[in-house]
Amino acid sequence: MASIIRVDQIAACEGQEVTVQGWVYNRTDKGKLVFLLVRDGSGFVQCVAFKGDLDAALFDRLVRLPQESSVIVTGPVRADKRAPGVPGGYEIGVKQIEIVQEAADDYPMALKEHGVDFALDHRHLWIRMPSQWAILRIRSTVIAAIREWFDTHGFINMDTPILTPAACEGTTTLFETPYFDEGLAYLAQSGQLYNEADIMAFGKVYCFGPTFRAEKSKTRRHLTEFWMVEPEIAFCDLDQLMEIEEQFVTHIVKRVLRERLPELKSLGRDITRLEKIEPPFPRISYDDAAKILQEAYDATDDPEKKELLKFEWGMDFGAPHETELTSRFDKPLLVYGYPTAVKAFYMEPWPGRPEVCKSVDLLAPEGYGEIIGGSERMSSHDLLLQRLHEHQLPEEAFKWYLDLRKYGSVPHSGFGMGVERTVAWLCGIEHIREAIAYPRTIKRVYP
RNA sequence: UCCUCGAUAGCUCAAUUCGGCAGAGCGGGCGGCUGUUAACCGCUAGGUUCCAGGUUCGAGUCCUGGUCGAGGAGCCA
Repeated sequence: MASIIRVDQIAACEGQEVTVQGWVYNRTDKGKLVFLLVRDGSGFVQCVAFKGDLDAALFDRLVRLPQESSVIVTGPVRADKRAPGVPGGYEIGVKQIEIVQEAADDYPMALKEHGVDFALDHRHLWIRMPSQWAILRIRSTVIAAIREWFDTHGFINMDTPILTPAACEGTTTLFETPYFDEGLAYLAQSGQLYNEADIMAFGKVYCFGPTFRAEKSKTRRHLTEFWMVEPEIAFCDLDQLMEIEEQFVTHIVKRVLRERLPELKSLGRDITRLEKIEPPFPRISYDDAAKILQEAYDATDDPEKKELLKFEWGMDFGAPHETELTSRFDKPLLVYGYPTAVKAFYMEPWPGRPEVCKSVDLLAPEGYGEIIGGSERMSSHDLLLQRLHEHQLPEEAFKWYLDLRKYGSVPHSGFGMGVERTVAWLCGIEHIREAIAYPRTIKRVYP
């Protein structure tokens, strides 16, 4: 009796007779030979059936077996350089094959290029294709690495609520839902404010879950539902926060390189770009970033580029600005000290410069832009109250938040990292909708 | 909300600057081949050219209005 194996273990099974359970990804028939590329979730392996080895009727069924038919294949594993697959280089000679189900012959995802809309309409099938399969396996490792780093650095995982009473940051649009007799509840856009309460109980915490933004953003960097990890640390200032960010991001990159190299390569990712990610990351102030952008503006003669790079102190960076800044470095770039006016109400002012706050964004290389936004939080009760008023936020709703500054307030900091943007950067893909299994965008809630 | 671009076979796309017979590849069906790499070769079926008007002898192509989509701005991770 051959033992059932997973394709990712196939190298260890050379010479043995094994059984693989999976789906026919591709079929090539060549007279008396049929090549079945079978995927089993862990990899792709070529299975070779020879007419002389099998019952004539069965061989005849294999010749016309539709793509995605489910099969159980048994036979010896041979090393063969010609064999395609992931990991590849090994094939199974078919001695026995059970056709669990012969798929319908109208499988929509033919092995070819597909348009975005069609592919997304068939996302439930698209994830079977090697590129999407690789991306989602990398995503899983990114998530594991995130949890691993926090769990081994003294952080407590705190799940913050998804149904919330009001805007956490008061600015962006929220999804709303009726909530019994309490009026409206809103889907969370951040767990940060709760985390600020949590650290006063646990010191270091992180929350990790889905986040919802009802903004009508239509770009390759936006989803309406995305996953965000948000650590928060008591007794931590902006400098310490930046150190944590670079250690944390480096850990994720290293683990993905260690465990998902075949997937990265199958995506055509330039691995050398990721191998350069090591602390320390370059750090520049917003003031210096503004100067760099001014120089870049002056240096170009291209009117189109000039228009894109147009910038003056006080503005937030747009995508072209982020690309210009990060193009000067091999590593993620930390930009700190943004104007208070473009950031959230809760950020600690820069000492002696109230127009600037102790915020930091981490911009990924290669034009991927902001993947982390963080700051040192305001610790003064009275200043926070003043800010709430300035932003016209209802004091009553933030009473509990103000309490945190009454009973043992300490300097503290935290950040939020977008999982899909991080995955998109690591995978080198164009659009973050491929970095989540079932993307939600302004125009899509199906499937 | 604004700007730009797009919609032709199940899918990806062609269809002469400047209107003149609706095409190919993939996928499907039938046949061939013992080493294919999205195999290849032969045959075959497959169309409300997004919708509604208009101009014209004639519209996939030009005009008007609409629908749907894309990615950029704003906002953000």
